[in-house]
Amino acid sequence: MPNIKDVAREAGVSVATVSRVIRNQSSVIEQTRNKVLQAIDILDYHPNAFARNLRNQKSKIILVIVPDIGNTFFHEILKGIESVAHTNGYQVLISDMGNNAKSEVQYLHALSQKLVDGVISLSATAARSMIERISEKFPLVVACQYLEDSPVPNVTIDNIAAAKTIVQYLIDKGHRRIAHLTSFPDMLLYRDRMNGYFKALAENNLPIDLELVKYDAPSIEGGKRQMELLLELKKPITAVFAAGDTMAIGALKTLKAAGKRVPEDFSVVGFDDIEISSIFEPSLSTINQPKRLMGEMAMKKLLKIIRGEKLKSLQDILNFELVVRESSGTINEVGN
Amino acid sequence: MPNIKDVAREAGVSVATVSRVIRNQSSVIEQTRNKVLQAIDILDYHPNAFARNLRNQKSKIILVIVPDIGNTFFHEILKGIESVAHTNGYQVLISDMGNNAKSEVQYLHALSQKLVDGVISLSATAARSMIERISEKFPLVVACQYLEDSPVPNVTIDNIAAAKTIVQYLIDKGHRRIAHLTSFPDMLLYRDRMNGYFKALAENNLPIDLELVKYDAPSIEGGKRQMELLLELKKPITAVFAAGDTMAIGALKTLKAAGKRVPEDFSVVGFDDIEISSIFEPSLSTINQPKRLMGEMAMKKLLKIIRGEKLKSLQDILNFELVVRESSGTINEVGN
DNA sequence: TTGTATGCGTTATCAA
DNA sequence: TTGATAACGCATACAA
Repeated sequence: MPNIKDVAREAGVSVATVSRVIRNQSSVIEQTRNKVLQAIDILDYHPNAFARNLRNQKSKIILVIVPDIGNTFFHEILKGIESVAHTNGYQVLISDMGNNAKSEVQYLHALSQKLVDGVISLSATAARSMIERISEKFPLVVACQYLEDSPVPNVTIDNIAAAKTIVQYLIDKGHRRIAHLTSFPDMLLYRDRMNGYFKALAENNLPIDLELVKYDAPSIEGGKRQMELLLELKKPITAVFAAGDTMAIGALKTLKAAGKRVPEDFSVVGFDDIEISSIFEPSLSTINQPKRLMGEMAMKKLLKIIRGEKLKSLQDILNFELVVRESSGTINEVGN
Repeated sequence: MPNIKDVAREAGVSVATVSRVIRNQSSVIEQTRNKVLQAIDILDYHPNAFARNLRNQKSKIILVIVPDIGNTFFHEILKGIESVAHTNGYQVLISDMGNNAKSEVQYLHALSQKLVDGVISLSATAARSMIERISEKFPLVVACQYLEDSPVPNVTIDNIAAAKTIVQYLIDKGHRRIAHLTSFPDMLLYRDRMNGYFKALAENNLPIDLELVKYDAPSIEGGKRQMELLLELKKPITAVFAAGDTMAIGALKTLKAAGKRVPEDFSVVGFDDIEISSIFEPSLSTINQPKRLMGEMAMKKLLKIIRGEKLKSLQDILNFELVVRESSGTINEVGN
């Protein structure tokens, strides 16, 4: 590979001049510039990014850590991040941790090794102390995952309020026995959503029945399995609030297979509004997170940190939206 | 940020020794090593990756260019790539070109700038000449996209044979008027699948009717739209072969909305076997591409190139599989 | 407007 | 087993 020296020799100028031409600085006379350009062309020269970054101490690359690239929930967020990044001259690289906490730590290290200028983590499963320690020294933003009393900049929605909203909606539709499908209790996100569920029940003087709360993997299979159990309850339920759309779809599948009519006999609502929720039939009522905006906000926050600007707020709480589709409705007295 | 010099000073040794400890080379006596380790700990030192890469002229990072990260088709492929990469000490970074050819070129440049040790492109929309030129000098593998008579290493399936297989399956089920939903005719992939469709018809002495071939965006909406048109045909059809699963799902949606029974009145088959195809109801019959294997093979090929080993073959053609689900079946004489 | 010389942080070669 | 020092390729302060 030719380097800047080779080009300088070929063009009969100094390396400094070549460098100026590469970064098209103005202080090079047309004629000299052409000579250099020609030499670059002849040698098929490409600046070495490593050397450049070493010199500049920055890469203009930001890294996004995604818990699982197979989860469509993250796609829109990525689009938001990419759009802001690109208009600001940054490249976005994505790393898939495959739901493996160890690899998050590894990638976080890329930051401290200065391979990238900043990181947006769509996860927060690494040890909290580590995240906070890294955040002290390097540009890091956490999105989607709310962090309690943490000094790490993050952008999220209010999961408690959102869950409360959608459960209240079910209650307004006449449902009284509402089950809750949830997942990993060690993730704050699920605890928050469950809290919202409890709050809505409490505010309407409905009993909290822990038999109606089911835990499983946040997948279609998990939703299917738990819905099957719920159907066996002696005292039947009329609605299910799943803490994630995939679980909700699983529940719908079980109901369809069992011959239940949705929403006439049964209402199902989810959370996140991922792509499949509007495609599946019946389409799913759910809470829409402003995914694209979330990505944009996170990237903007990161840019500010990189540039050393002062953050107005450490934490941005965005608005969610209740999306009513086909999978939920007024309870059918006859059907029960 | 502390550097290796600071550590050396703190530990009272030379930078060379520190470097040896970092890379845990054996030729450092226990006692010295401990001193260094302690210094590293005290200063919270992290080696600078830029400098390291500059020195080594390699990053142990490979880049995967994905046409659209929102397309679930690519997820399994990514998993395959990641698994092989990780077991060989490589990190995988993903870049989303958002179906934008220009950005592919940009990312390809990351290669020639030596930011990464190799690239796997799941696309091939950049100018062919450029891809071939880069491939001459840098480790590059193209997957999913078959390249005709090209010297660029790639791994793919035989799209013509696969399309022929699934259309033959429809014919075997009694279908005679089979429509074809396809997309961008400038993409070889779609041309190949259409060729397979034509071949199957020809081999069974069925007429080729270009009125039955519809072009649209490779999306659910595109499939919906064209299916609506197909339903208006004077001489009705009984089956549709879509060149992609998303279009097939769109077709299914239109049919359901129109009150057609699938598969009693109508058969729909797709191509790719993406995640939603088995989730949607009715589940979709389709051609399964060995996505994970494809990713693994591509990464293995890339590794060989990086290591300067000789490739046994430039092109790997993998086996596809016909997956029969609920959306297709024997033609119902009564229904028509 | 151009050139010279130094440093970015690391690794590798050679000598001690 | 350890240390001194020369690269790696580029950008920039300073001089011309």
